[in-house]
Amino acid sequence: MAKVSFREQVLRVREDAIVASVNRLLAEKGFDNMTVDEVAADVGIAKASLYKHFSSKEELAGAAMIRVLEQAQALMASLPAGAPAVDQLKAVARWTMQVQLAGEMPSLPAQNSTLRAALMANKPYLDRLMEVSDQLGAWIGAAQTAGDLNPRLPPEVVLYTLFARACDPVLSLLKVSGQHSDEQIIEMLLSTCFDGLSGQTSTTKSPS
Amino acid sequence: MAKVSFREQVLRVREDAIVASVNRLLAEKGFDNMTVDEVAADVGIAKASLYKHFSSKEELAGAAMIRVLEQAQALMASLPAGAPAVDQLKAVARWTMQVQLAGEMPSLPAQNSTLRAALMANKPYLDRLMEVSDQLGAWIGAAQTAGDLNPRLPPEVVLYTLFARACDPVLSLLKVSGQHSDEQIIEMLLSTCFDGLSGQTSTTKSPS
DNA sequence: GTCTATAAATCGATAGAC
DNA sequence: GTCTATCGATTTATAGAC
Repeated sequence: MAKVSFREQVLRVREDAIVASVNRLLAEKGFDNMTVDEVAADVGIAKASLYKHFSSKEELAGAAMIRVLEQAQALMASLPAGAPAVDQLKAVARWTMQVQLAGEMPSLPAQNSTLRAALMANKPYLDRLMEVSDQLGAWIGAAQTAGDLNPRLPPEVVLYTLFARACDPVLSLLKVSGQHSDEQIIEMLLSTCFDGLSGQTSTTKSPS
Repeated sequence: MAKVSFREQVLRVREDAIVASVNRLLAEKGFDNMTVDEVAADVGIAKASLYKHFSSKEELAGAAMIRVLEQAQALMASLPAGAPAVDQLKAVARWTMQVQLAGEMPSLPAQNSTLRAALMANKPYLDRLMEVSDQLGAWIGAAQTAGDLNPRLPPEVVLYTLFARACDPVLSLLKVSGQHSDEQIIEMLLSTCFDGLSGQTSTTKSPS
């Protein structure tokens, strides 16, 4: 029998609530404009109590990133194993856009150096990031071999592009314009991502 | 004879130096992590003197955005008028990527509400933004009519996508990886932007 | 572990002399 | 207009009682 006591489970539930709040606030305001006071108020505890669970604001962001990476891993594991690799990649891209439209994709500024340093020293985060990258990398290679992805593109470029589409500002711009449904937005951006603005090849329709 | 005195010209040169510093610092650290103290130190004047020229940090950012929009207008005006519209769009996209790789593309977080409010009240900025959007919109429509851009995409989506590629994090990710030259990075991202990750249509090579 | 209260540092913006 | 000096507000993080 495991040593997971009742008290530890309560602790775990509370920390999950904290990370969920951080995740939502990061998506809404970004790392720089999110304050620890807001997080504490949103969870409903005192700020000093928050710091008993997480030792810094950067660690809060790291925990939120670990959360989404684990959700991504769960999604990837749930995909049908036999499908073409390019379809797996599209499914992941679609999921990241859904998360973003739902206001649950944490956005971390690439320019904040203290945050970057903290994340690069966060081993649990780096481990998840590596695992997700490896799985995506395998699919990218397979899709290029199958001729479904441009084989002249370095896999690195494809990987970075997919990550970048998970926080593409185009999504929120189109959402606030209010002229398209969430599903329409996602399908259009999937089309521009895989088939480009020129769009000679179609993912959903045959040329007829 | 104009009333532009020597003193006004000195003032203008100094403000140009301020905006150039702001532009570089915005590209390097982003709006939230750029401090007015840094700007003053970079220009070599006291912070109080800076505030005699620009009344707030948001106005500094607006001036930097006006600067790049005017540079974009100058580039667009210099393009050969007879070329296909899609080539004009690619030329603009290429230029924005060059600016970004040169570390001179200011990056403004979309989530900072006070900054957004200030920009939306900044008429000179909005005017330039509208002019640039109109010129790009005309080219987008022409390229769609010519069959060089996917006609099923709303022009709005194409416009937003082009703006977003001007601050695409993929560029800096690839640059720090150090495996490709600036020219290679730009050509690859132009390819993924217009032809997609699938890349069945080629902009630079015939299928052969 | 949770709280109140506060330390310590940063930053945008201004006062006032020259 | 430029400077030095400082205000006032915000924010990360901690001290110490319970």
